[in-house]
Amino acid sequence: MQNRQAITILAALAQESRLAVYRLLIEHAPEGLAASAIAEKLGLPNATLSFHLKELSHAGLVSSRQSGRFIYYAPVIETMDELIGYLTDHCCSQSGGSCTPAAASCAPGKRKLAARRRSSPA
Amino acid sequence: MQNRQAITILAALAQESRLAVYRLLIEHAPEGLAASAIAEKLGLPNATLSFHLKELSHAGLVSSRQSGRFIYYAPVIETMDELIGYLTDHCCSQSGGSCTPAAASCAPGKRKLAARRRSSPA
DNA sequence: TTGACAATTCTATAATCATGGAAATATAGA
DNA sequence: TCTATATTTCCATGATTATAGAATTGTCAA
Repeated sequence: MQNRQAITILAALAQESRLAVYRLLIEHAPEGLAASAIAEKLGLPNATLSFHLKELSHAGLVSSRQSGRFIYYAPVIETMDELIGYLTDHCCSQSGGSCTPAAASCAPGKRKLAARRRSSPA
Repeated sequence: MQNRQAITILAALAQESRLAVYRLLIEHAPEGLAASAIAEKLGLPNATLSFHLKELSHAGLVSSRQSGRFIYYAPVIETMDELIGYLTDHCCSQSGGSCTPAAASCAPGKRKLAARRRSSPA
């Protein structure tokens, strides 16, 4: 994953309403929720929600599909997984490679390998 | 980890200069780097760097210690680890619990356990 | 068609964030 | 002390982001 993409994803999540939307969608994965249902559950005006959904879509964190008059939004797990991979690859000392015990449970070695496999070579 | 704290950390990382600072410090963990060295390596004006370092400090992503006339900044790995824990706890469907194979290498079960142990009960 | 509903886009406004020069503060050495 | 250097704070400016009402677009059912 590129730096710029990571920043886009981080920025998309770094906002109260958007994080709430994303977490709500995770609770309703994989079908997702209609925009109106999200707006009601979170008490957000339609225009405001639409703005945030666009941000999340742009970051690749959610996908949408039309069903009748409704548009369903669902989380894109792969994007979150890639973000976690990016962060994991940078959460440990590059030289020493010593992680905290908690971080160690994240299998940094395998993670790095998986991340490399996923990212296209520059 | 609380929502608000996660947002603070995500926002701290969701900025080009700050992410560059953090990644640079990770490369120089655990000793860290003096502010002047960071400024030089990244080509940032002192005032700008100071602003971003304050943001990173406030988010708990970096710590500082004085040594002579220099102030050394170092990454706080635990904070990144907690962020990854928070994200991991929300990257999988709560109901189905099915992750992508790539995410599975992140040992979600152990992660969730570790995160619960770390976070104080509401 | 028409009407009802879902969702987005338009638009203006307010709020927050980033930038960097200049001044202030802190530390160390002579 | 005085001077040089390291870093931060102050401040003004510009840029980006968030908010939400109103208008618009899109979908369906009768």
